[in-house]
Amino acid sequence: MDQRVKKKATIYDLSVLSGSSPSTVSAVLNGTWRKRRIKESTAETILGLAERHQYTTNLQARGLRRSRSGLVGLMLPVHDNRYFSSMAQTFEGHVRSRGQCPVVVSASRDPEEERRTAETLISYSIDQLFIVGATDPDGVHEVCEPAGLKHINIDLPGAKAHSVISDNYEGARMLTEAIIRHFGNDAPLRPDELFLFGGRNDHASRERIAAFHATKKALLGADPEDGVQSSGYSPDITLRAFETFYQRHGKLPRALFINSSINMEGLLRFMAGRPAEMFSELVVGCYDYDPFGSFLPFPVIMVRQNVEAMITKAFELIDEPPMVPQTFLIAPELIQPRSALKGPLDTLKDIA
Amino acid sequence: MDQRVKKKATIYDLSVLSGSSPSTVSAVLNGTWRKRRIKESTAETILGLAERHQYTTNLQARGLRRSRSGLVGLMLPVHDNRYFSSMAQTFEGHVRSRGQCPVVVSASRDPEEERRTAETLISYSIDQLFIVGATDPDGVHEVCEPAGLKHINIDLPGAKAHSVISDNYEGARMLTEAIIRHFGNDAPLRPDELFLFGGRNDHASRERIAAFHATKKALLGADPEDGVQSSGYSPDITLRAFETFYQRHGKLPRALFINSSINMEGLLRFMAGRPAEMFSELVVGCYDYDPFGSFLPFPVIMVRQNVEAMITKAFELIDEPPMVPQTFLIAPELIQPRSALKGPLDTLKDIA
DNA sequence: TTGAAAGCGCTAACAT
DNA sequence: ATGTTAGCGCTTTCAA
Repeated sequence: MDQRVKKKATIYDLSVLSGSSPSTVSAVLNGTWRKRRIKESTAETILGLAERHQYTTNLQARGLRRSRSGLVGLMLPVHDNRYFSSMAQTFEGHVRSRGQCPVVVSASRDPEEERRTAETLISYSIDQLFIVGATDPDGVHEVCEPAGLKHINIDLPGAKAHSVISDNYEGARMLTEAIIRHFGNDAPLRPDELFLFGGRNDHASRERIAAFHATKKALLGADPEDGVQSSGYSPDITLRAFETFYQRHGKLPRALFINSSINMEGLLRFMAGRPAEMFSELVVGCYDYDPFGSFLPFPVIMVRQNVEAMITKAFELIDEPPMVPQTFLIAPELIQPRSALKGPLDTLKDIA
Repeated sequence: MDQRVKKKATIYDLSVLSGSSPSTVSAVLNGTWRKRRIKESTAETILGLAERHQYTTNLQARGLRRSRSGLVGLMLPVHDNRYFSSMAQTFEGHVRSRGQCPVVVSASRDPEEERRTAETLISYSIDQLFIVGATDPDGVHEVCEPAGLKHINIDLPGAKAHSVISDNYEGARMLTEAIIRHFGNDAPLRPDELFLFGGRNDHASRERIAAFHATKKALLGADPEDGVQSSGYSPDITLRAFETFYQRHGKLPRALFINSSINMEGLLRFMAGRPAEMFSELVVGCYDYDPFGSFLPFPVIMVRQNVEAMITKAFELIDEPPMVPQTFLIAPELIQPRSALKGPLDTLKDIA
């Protein structure tokens, strides 16, 4: 491509061209010139020159001087997931509307990586950090805190910073109940026919599992000990859990509580290559919402977490944090089978 | 939280503590000290002090001085989409392994926003920019070029910078053929029973539509003019297109070519609340891959674009760009119904 | 083997 | 109503 890269104009260039000082140019350019009582005509001249020379602020220089960057960070476990990517989408909208620049990165659910990532972002002097689904939120806190970086946990709570999470217990209770009720009275579900797959030793999973147990006991009067198959947040481990189950029992349960769309993909992998009829009696509850998942050939009841509300609350909290770390619960929503809901994309204009 | 934010240590602090000059400290800290012939012992002292005082480089200062930041940008149309978010996932891996910091932002398929976003990133002195699915790639080029920012188009090509895109014509040809062949010889598809929904006036859509027409003509011997319903990249516009079609014809086509998973969501919205039987005869080809979409109650043939190959090629090209702007085609893959493929997440370790 | 010093582009306190 | 100046923290010649 082209060789001659015209060096970018600086306030000094404009200062020379306009005959005013760098500080005047600076004030004009960043809008503080009214209160510096700079003549309208001076301002206009400078603005005109800036325009003509395509001046743009060097944000690294400004950031160095101000010791903040205008960047706002969002740290996700992974990008490739509808729940988290809709967080990113929603987050971006909020940050943009505040005139700042969103920066989205992922940290692979790895505590080390989470801390390293936070450190890197701090080195760029980001202004705020939103920590989503961190494996070790308090570890991240330990690096944010001494740097004076405002931060907040979302989706998985920490003990040392404010947290906004969805009401996992209530969501799982609704979901478990919905699964059980789905069977009605002709062929009511037996306690040993409902299993939970997925989950891990994190706050969300523990809450969901607790609600699952409690609701089973309340509605079915019993709850066999082996009703839960942890398989992390990995499709393949979940696949193996299903295979193991199938080998042992010769069939799948009639009803499944699946801990997330990622585990749900494990079920899909199990389905692949097996006859569709094998799943015709199945009823699934999935703690996550995916429009495609909602239309599978068997009933899939889903829980949708309220991403918009979580992000909104998180911004409120990060702006005026209460004195003592608190965790806020956001109510999720139960979604009946065959529902196609709107998402963050629907607010974007689109020209066909 | 805590009030006393210990100011971060700088090379000057270490310089005082170690009794050597800032430049020595700098050299030690960024690893160039061997070739500056600095005594091993000096280096060790400094490294030790850095450790003890939790020194971390101020990347804005370094960036200002070097006039580049170590940030590598990825500009997506939207986050909330499996295709694009898997790009982000793959991209991050590549950038991280090069010791740089990935920054993912979206620009809503809005040419203005695309340019503004590029400008902002340039103001932060990012080192490279990967432009995915831009509505106006050449507009973005016009802002990158004078700033001397290396950039490359992915998914949608531009005329002025190198581009890596998937082979949309061949993908759409395979997909159209697969849809038609799906019907076999007992109830062969008539040309007026196969419609394309979605798409827009961009390079990818044009190629796919061209292949769709050509393949219909080749295999079915005819191709009615009205076989294509453009509906952009919007679920709701696609929904309306289906409703209009349904009102006019009293039924859906037997076979659909759907231009992307976003348009596919329009079909889901149409399905919601309508009886499942209405879709029992349907055969769908979707130009995008989604594991859940693959298991819908009717056959869904999908095309998966090779994200890993595209990103890899893009990095190759941005590192050693050929003299003249070129477009590289990456072959996509035809996915049979009921397939659950692995994705970028599968390479992450996960502890259950 | 190391230090001094200039300067990246900007902001803000202090002059005038 | 505007100019001067001193940095922000780092890299990098050039000297020693």
